[in-house]
Amino acid sequence: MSWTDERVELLKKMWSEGQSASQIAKELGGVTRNAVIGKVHRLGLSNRASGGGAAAEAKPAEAEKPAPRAEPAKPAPKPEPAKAAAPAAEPEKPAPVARKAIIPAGQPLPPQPSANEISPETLANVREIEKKAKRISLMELTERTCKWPIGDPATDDFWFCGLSVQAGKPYCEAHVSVAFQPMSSRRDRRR
DNA sequence: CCCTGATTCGC
DNA sequence: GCGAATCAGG
Repeated sequence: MSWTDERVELLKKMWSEGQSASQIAKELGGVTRNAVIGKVHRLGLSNRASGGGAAAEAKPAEAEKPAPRAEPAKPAPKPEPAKAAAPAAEPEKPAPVARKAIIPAGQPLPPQPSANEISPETLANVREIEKKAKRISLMELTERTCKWPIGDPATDDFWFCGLSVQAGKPYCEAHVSVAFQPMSSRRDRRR
């Protein structure tokens, strides 16, 4: 394959859209991401982001993503996989407003997002993910297993997600989404 | 391990 | 000009 006008144009377009070199290469076909990067440099349109390092991460826009999100009929069931048993040991909880996880003692409380400003969709999504979690133990954690804790650390009803993480993050995709909320939907704060 | 872009250098 | 190999980083 050679760099025809059309191919170069597509390259420019996708690159300016923030597509990664590998994505572009895949789209073009017949070239590797190295070829794409090489071409990008030769064309002199390298730096997509100004500021910090030149090799800075660049994930600005996810242009071509159908985003398979369409479940109108899914009010998010609550089977609650964790929490094996919490019978009559609890006095009462007359405030069903917010479901707050009460953890006995322990210092390192899990990142429990406290269902704060997480969108219902994301929350439901996490529920799904946690159903598929591998339930790995502490010892089974590796550099690329999701380290999101699930359950109560004070009981044996505790495990780690264990799904595959992505690119250096400590959690799987779903848990990253709840762990690193880009601080939004917080505008309802009229104080 | 997965991924990202950057650079080099023989072709 | 090209791009595989390599480098540097998340």
